[in-house]
Amino acid sequence: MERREELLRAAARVYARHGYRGSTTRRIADEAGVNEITIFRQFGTKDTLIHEAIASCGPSGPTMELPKVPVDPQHELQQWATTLRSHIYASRSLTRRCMSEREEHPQLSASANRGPLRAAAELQGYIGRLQARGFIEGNVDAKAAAAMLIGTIFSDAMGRDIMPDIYPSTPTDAVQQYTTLILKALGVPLRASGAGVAAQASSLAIAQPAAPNSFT
Amino acid sequence: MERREELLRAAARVYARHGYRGSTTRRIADEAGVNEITIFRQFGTKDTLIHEAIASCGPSGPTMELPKVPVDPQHELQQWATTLRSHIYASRSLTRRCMSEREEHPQLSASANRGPLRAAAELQGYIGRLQARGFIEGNVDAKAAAAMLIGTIFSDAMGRDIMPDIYPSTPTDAVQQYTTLILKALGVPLRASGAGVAAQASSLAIAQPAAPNSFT
DNA sequence: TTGTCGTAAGTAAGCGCTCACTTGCGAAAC
DNA sequence: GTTTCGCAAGTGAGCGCTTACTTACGACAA
Repeated sequence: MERREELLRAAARVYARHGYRGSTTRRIADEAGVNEITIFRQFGTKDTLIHEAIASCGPSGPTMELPKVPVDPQHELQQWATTLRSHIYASRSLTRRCMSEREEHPQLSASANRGPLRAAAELQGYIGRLQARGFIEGNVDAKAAAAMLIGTIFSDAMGRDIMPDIYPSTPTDAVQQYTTLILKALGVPLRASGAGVAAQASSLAIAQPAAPNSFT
Repeated sequence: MERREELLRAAARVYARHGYRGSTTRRIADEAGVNEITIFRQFGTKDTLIHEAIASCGPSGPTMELPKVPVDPQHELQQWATTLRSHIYASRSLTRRCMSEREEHPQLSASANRGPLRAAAELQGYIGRLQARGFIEGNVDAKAAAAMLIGTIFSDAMGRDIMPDIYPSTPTDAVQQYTTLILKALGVPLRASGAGVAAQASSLAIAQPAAPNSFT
């Protein structure tokens, strides 16, 4: 059973680097430190190995939740957006592969999409709650705003190592500015912007436990 | 000379669909309606054919420019963003491929990045001009705001056919909402939002010629 | 007008290599 | 003694690329 796990992880790594056609059974076996024939005894086919690998080792992401009752939108959004970005960033190679090979292997991209899909739904709901609780004056399109923040974070995580010049200097800084901008766009009142983040976080650490900052 | 052009275009199409390894010389020749050996007589190598194909048929994009002197930010930005989105969308398959195969073929992605890079620089400059001309009160980070709008448009163009549920119903509608949101975030005063776009466009059509709406 | 070139293209066969996958056999561990 | 694994060898297919030969066409001198 141990070899099976090792093969799945190795297959996911090799697939992310070399794509479906480039993921030769020999390369996967070498990556796993296993004889090539073990692949066929365990999985029968290269195809089933790779599909199982993406389904199990793909971007799972522990369900990130925004609070049911918003208290400090800026702080809550920033924590959530930070972990979302780090999740997307951690599996950026795999996601890029799945997106580019969607026409040839649709099932693979379906596994990789669940993360952003859930995130978009979650954020959309949160913005709706902001509106219901009076944080937002006037009417806004929650879907467009959610698509905007998710799209920005997605683009940052996917494109920063390819085009570093167009993004703010550090990811942490970037996420903070993105969340601030989207809240301004929504008309949510903000604290004094010069204060930085530490002060806000400390004042609300009790009311809302901070999400784990799992950069990898 | 005609076959050479045909081969370049066919190679770009095949590469976008099947990637480098999947772009066999036989497939490219079939796609171009040409004998396989013509590839080697014209280009010598599969590698040079594909590199020339991406360099020449890649997302070139006629330089989209934002006005040097901003007059109607909402209208100008929306026109610009619409053509930007349609350009990115038109070559989304190729761009996805180049991004996912950047580690194995760095030169290919370099060709595909020029578009977004230029767009980001252009937008950043425009936001700076908005600030200099007094459209924006207070200090804003032009780079973060530019990254946000570009990232949103990029994500919309790249992800809409994969995850249609998370984006506003139509691309036109989406771009309008994105630009409105970013201008709100920047604190640029807007016209009455219920009025739609046509009225604004007509009032300023003389001062600033409209960008061509080149959906393909 | 005829004959002789050069050039661009097609046809067919094949080379050496890698691919996914198979078979048969022996060693070790439970 | 059954299961799990490694090892060696091999199969048919497809890969990039080459070779040898043929076909069509336009230019140009005799």
